[in-house]
Amino acid sequence: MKRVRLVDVAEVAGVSTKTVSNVVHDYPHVAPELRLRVQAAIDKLGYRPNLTARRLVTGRTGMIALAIPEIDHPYFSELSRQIAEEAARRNYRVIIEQTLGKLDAEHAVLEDREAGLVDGIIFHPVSIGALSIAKLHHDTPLVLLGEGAMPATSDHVMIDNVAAAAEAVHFLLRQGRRRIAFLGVVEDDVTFSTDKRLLGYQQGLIEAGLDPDPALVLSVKDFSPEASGEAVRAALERGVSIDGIVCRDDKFAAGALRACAAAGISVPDGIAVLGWDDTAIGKYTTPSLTSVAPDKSALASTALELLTERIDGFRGVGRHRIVPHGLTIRQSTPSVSSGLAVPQGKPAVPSA
Amino acid sequence: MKRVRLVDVAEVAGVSTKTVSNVVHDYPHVAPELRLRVQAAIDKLGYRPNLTARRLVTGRTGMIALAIPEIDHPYFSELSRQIAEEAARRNYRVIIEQTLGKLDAEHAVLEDREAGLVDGIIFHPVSIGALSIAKLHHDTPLVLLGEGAMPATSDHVMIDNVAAAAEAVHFLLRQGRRRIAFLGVVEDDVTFSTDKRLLGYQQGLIEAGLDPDPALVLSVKDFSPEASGEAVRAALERGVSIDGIVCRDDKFAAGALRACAAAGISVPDGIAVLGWDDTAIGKYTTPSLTSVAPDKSALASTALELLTERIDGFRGVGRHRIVPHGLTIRQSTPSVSSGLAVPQGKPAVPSA
DNA sequence: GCCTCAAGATACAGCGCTGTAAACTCGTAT
DNA sequence: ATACGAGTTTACAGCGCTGTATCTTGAGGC
Repeated sequence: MKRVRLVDVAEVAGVSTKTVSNVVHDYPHVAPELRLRVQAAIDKLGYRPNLTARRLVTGRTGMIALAIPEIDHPYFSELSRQIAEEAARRNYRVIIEQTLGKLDAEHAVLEDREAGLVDGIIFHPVSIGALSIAKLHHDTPLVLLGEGAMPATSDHVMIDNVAAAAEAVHFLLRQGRRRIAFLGVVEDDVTFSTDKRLLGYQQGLIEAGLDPDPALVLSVKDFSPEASGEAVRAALERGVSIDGIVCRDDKFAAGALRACAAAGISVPDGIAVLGWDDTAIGKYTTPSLTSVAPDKSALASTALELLTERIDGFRGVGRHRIVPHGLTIRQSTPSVSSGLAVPQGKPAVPSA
Repeated sequence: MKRVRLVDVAEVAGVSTKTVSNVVHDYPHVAPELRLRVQAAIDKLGYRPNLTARRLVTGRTGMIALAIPEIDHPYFSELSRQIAEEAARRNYRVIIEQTLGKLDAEHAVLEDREAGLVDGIIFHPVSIGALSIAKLHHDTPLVLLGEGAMPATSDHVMIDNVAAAAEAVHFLLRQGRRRIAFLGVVEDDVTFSTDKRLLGYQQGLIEAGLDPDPALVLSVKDFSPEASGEAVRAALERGVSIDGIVCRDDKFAAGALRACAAAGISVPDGIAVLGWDDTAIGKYTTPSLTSVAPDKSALASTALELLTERIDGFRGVGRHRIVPHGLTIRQSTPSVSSGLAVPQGKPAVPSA
């Protein structure tokens, strides 16, 4: 069965193809009677426009690429959902490109690999540097996500990692914690997320008049929860005194919870643990996880706003947007009736 | 900056557009010297073929749609990853369509909404019935996933849910458990997954000469872990004796773990808990979760195999494929040195 | 030296649609 | 009665590419 085309409809309705096209697009200046006749023909034949053909002539594909390291990492799958929904709201389809953080895959994202396929790209880079991005990026509208490389030429959306980390520290300090560790610095880590969060952690301590203790910055072998748990175990074994841990992500926090349990230390009574990204992981750990919560919905809508502006012809220099973050409070930090959970007037994201 | 087209390259190289096209496609009968000249022009101009135009003429889009209920549900994000990778291997791109299990969204998936956009659809239906699928499905190649509606006319890939549930029961029985509950039947559930798993659960008990006790089939209000936990709590409060729980999914199992902990019951010593889908959730719960493990990789490759066969012209009736499953054994069931974990000679999927 | 034939290169149509500009149809103003 | 213009409808080109048919060329056979 061959696909029904515009001409087929036109023939049945006895009009020109353009009139059918006009009806399809709800062009206002079509006589009501004709519109009805054409619509009847469309329904009768079950006509559906061929989007590829439309795209060729309009130059718009109605699709955007979302390039992320891993589809099935909770943070990215949750973010993908927000982006997919926001995109759907704006009549865009999303095609997902998984880079696995590999350099060549990240290069491919920019090298017009999707030539003529997508109207724009939302890209969370990991390995690639700012210079390479600037150099490889052609003219497909691009919005960058995350704390990675950010050339001044491209649009960028992120949360204020430094402030968020400092707030997390303040949150624990307000509950009387004084020996707050940072988990963790990853060996051979090429990302900037950890740097920023570590910086904010130190800044938070200094703001409170405390002296950051290098022994409290825990180093982790790789990005697995096993490695982070091991780092906590080792620190405790070394006799490092700890009563709170700010983690660079929820996976690390999950590892920390395991290590504490194994060491017979109660969370949050003995050690308070604070995760990062507010992923679903935090709902399933025991105890459940308090976590820095990037406003993923704002992230998604801001990214799409910037991207669609570019698609619609905006040609200015790179814009950098900070979206809000909060703190989702669960059981891994002590509950307090006194102090507010979220400093600086930002609303806490409700726990799920 | 205008995009470089085939004609631009042809002009620079001093050849016809078709010759450039032939070079791009590695058509063998091109003189080496010419090939070099054309390639030089391509490189010099930075030419990238316009895929939309190519698609219009070839009729192939090189894209498939993956329609799933929720991108950020661990099972689906993990499955998506497998499918995306398998698709990439076969030079297809994946565009993800989120239905949220809603009927109208599921209808839209089939109604050639992607008309001319994708070469085929991989669809995990939830709400839509077999009849509607058969009726709405046009001629875009389609492969169905999951235990939902399955019209005989469409290809279908799934695991043997009944057998897997029976095996899960046998696994617990072999460890001496006798009061094994099923968690849970969801009120107003329109999916078939639960039915099959419940059936297998009962079958497993009967095969072992046990009489299924209706009191052990726990009913749950909705699909949240909170609701499943509540169901377990209520059962324990009613005084139902339980020493093992087979859950319809990992989320329910997570809820069950919480309820046991709250009731002061040790897992796995007091109650063994067995999840379903082997999602990442099971890595983060305490204790970690033993779970029925569909071979997601096989699921993905089988689905793509069937789909590409259809795309390549296969026109036969619907094929139904069963892919293997295993059991990922973690801490929520007792470790046994004696009995094999996985009955019927199927290999256990290694724990992550 | 001429014919044949295969390899190499090209011209051209057309995939299905939309934008542009031109054409046509009236009711109203002149 | 004629011109005008707002409102409708249409003809046609062309988006960038590839498939088909066709043409050109040069090597090899007689």
